[in-house]
Amino acid sequence: MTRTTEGEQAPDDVLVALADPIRREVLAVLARDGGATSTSLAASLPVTRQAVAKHLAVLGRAGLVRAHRAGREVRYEADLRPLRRTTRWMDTLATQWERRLNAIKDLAEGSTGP
Amino acid sequence: MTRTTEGEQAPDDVLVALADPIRREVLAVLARDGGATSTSLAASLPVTRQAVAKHLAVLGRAGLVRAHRAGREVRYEADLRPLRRTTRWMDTLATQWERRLNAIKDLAEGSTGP
DNA sequence: CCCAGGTGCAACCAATCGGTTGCACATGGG
DNA sequence: CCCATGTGCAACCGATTGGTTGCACCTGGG
Repeated sequence: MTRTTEGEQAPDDVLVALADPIRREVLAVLARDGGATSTSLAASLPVTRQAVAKHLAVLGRAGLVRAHRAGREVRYEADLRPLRRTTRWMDTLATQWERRLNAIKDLAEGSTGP
Repeated sequence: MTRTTEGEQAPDDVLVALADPIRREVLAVLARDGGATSTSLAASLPVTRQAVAKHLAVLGRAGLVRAHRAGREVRYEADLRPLRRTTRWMDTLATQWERRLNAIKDLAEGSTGP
């Protein structure tokens, strides 16, 4: 069945993925080097390979990372489209909310009168 | 002095705050109504007032919400500036990373030759 | 005044998270 | 071939999170 047809898709997974500094660092490395394996990532991060693997799973669920086998390695690379989608979604929301707040403020000023 | 590295700080608290759907809903209500109390928020949310209070604390740590007493009530209102800051930060990052990835891809194409 | 409505704090609980260790399994290059 | 290297899975652990209940404490309006 089709979920989240409520008009706004939940960028929930992306926000959750970005809420962790290690995950952001992983993304940064993947973007910097154009890809990496869980082992090589663990070498440049203060955690074990298994921890990195879990973070990659979270990033994968958010669609921010894709994996493909290369020989006996598994190479991960960043996919920034969900990130762009999320920034657009947040920006739209911020604009709507700001508009709403300004409208309320204007109303308040009008009702008290000069 | 003016630091050029100011744009580099990670808006960790904002991302953590936004990673929870209830917290986003709280922000939405505050923006829609221009403010609310923890009690009134709890009335329109599927959690208790105390849970709302904790969420408001998280939002407060992120600077997304400000509180001020009004009589015996405590009214909370949204401050969207940290949100705007975060979207700009994310967008800048996305651009940098995309540029980097494109550069790498171009290099790869160049090396294989047309 | 005095009590109802609103807040604040603390204890407690289950679930999740981030991390680790340990081990089994695959695989490809010397 | 065969072993070093890389990956996958599972159990376990402490800390954090999101939520609750319970109670004490203000405060202002009838």
